[in-house]
Amino acid sequence: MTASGALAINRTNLHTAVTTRLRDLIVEGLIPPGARLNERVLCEQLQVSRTPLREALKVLAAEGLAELLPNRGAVVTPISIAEIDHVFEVLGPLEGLSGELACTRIANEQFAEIRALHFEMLLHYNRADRGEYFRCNQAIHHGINRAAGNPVLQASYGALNARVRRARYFANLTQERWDKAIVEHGQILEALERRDGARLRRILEIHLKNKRDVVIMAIEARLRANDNEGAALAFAPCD
Amino acid sequence: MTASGALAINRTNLHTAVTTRLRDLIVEGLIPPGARLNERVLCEQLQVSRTPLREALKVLAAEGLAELLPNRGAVVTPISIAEIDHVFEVLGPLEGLSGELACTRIANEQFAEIRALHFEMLLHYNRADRGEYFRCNQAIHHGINRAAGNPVLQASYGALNARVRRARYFANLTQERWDKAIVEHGQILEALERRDGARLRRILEIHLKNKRDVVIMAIEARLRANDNEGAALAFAPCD
DNA sequence: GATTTGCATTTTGCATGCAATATGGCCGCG
DNA sequence: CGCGGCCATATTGCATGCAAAATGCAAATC
Repeated sequence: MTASGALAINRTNLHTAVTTRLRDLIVEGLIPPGARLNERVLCEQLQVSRTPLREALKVLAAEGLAELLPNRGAVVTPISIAEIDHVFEVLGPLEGLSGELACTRIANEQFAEIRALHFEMLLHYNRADRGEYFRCNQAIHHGINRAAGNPVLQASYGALNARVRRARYFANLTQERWDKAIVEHGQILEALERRDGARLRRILEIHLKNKRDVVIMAIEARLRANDNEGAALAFAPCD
Repeated sequence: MTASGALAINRTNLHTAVTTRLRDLIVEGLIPPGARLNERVLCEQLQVSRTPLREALKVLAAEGLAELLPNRGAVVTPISIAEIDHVFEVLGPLEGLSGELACTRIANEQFAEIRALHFEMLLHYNRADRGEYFRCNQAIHHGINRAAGNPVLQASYGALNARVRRARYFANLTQERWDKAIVEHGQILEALERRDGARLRRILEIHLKNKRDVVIMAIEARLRANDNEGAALAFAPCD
């Protein structure tokens, strides 16, 4: 047995670290959609040489977070309504599958963790702490996904989710929508507790559909603002 | 309009070409599951330097076709029942979604293409030409997928499909299963012609489930054979 | 005899240099 | 004044060199 025990130190490769770091920067919106990814500049900022950086860029391109323009460098994939819509369309069945499988495979211990996250989320909701709310929210969905016990599903879902998470950083949740999301999350927890896979699937798909509508509307609003002010930035009007 | 018309010459990057070539070699089984991907050897065979090769390996790893062992090189992802099962589990809803969307979005012209492929496939079936049959089969599924008009779906489906296609090269289709597959394909064409999305979804999901069973059984048989002969090769018994 | 330690070889990881390509501004020309 | 070609610069694409890590083998130790 190779015993990948708890005490093993994990020195990670530089290219892996760079990929992770860049992915975070893009997903969190710190490098905005459409921004150029100049190799020299990034090398200086991340204090690495071009080789691991270039390897990271190739991976991010494969994940759909960056686009490689031959001989002209890379850019963060611009956000467009069409692209986000397409991602949500695929995300739907994956989220549904995730819920259905979780109901058949989740361990009591895992459920307890998700329940704890749920009530922590309620706390942040009552305090109107959006940042912490989002964190718990993501953690819950991630937990359900993990409980589905399918690493391929987890990876696929995670990659697609990263692509839309970028867009959420300017989707300003209305109070009305927030209230509704909380109700939906109550139903999610209830269905999961009963291990009612069919029901959890339905709720999750509706929940995602609502999230989609909010995000799409936010992007539309942003696009209109860009049009009016001419302060075009990082947004692809179509395609 | 940037007119990515038919006349544009596409000089592709070396790393892109290498990625494509290696991916094909792995998917077609010419580099078998579990095989080591030695950089120096591959460089000589493909006549490229290590830089583009390494970039390709990173991408293939992100796609799940290769595994990177830190400081110990890369191997073609071994085939295991668990992994294939997981991939099929995710592929199901994607295939279903693909059919449903295709029914709402397919153009008559695209349908005609798929119908032509269908009858060409019947021809190869009658001649018992497995190779050509598989080619048409893949082309039909790819066509439906394309007709769904969602590039994100197409990419996700394509990546997962590549992972299981490797396993099909030793799944020896029985005549019985082949006959049944042909019947199912008739139903697929019929549902698509009627633009009956719900029905096409159901048929495609059943079709995929049957395919899964064949592939899993083939892998099990292969694993048993390996166990008996001790001629262990490229297969992970579990995990 | 089994296990471990040390060394030589192989292989990966990363940095850098050079050639090829794109970009932007300038000048000449119409 | 507008337009197209040309050169300087910046940037990417690829090849290669060097250091670090892993592997295999042999010798030494218990």
